[in-house]
Amino acid sequence: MLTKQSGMAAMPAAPQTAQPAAGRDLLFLRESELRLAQDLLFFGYRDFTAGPDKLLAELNMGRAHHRVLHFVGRRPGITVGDLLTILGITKQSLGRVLQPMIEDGYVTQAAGRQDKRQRLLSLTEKGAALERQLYECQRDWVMRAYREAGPQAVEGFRRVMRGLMGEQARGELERLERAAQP
Amino acid sequence: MLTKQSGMAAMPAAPQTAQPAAGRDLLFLRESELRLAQDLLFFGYRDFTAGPDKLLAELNMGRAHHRVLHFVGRRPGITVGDLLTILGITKQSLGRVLQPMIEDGYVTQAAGRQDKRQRLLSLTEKGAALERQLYECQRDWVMRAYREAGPQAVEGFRRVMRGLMGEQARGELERLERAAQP
DNA sequence: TCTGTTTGGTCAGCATTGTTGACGCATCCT
DNA sequence: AGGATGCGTCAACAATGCTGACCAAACAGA
Repeated sequence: MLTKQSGMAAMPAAPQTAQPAAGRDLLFLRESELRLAQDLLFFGYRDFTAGPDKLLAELNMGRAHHRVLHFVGRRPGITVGDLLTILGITKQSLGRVLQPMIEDGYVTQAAGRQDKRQRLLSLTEKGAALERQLYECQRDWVMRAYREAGPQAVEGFRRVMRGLMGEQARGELERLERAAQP
Repeated sequence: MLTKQSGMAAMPAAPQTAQPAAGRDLLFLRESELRLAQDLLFFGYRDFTAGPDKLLAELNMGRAHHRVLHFVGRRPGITVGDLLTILGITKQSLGRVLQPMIEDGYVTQAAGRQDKRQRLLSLTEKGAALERQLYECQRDWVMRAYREAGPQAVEGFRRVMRGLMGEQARGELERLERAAQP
């Protein structure tokens, strides 16, 4: 049933080996490996964010709030512009989640010292406490995966994830890591 | 700043060394490693989906449509119920993207043979062609990351991603892999 | 066969989070 | 002094989740 291979007609760059069977097997393995990557990223990312999502829902917040808490916590004193660049969203989208977080006392603003137009963002104690709670939730989840997989696998995971990032994101990540280890 | 170690109390299996400084350093590494995991997953997943998102936008479709194309392609003849379980959304949410896709000729329905209530979903040629285009986009991206990282890292990546999945998702993944290799 | 359950579709309304476009204000820089 | 920059905000819209309610067709067991 449903064995029509119509999609295969568009198969790209199939190596024209003398042994068609071997070529097909190779391609099949390749394809199934990459299909697996799609599945893993979908399920893995979904379940990675599930814990925080549940906690946040009780506070009438969403994943966007978590991202703000995370990246402001990661780079205290970050400017609004830099946060926008990291998140890759518009200032209107950010404003909608950031303003309530400031009003509710999770985030504070401070005018920049050299450039007074800038609003330097930091977490309040309340914000830091919530962020830590969310962090611990994901930490436990990731630790479980890390322990199950072993240190070598963790290193491989990091290498691949770095590769999945675009050029711009690699720059952001570098800056984050520098900021986190002063 | 933010050096309060409240969360550290719950840190699992922290080696109790006689030198607290060494312990703290170890813990600090642990935390920065896990912070890194959060960053990697955010940036990596975002950029992993960026290519398809751009293609889909031109067809007035979104990521939800891609998921349907992907999982129906992965398990041709899947029931609506099974698709709902895999996606983890409500039938109303699915219906909103699925019905237009049927009307536009990307997906076909067929009544189940044993159980005529079931609507077995498959991709049309048009749907398979689009799915393949999206697949190739992500394939190229993932291949780049895989090549840069090396085969050993890829194995580690897979192990960790599997660990990041919940029990239910692992079951779904198994079923998908079985269906893909008959 | 009658009845209750299951599978799937649909309507209505709502929340979150993203988008454009258009302004306005304070501040910086030339 | 005047243009560029950083930030905030109003309005409208789109995609994708959610709940609740209700209906029809088909199955399954008494």
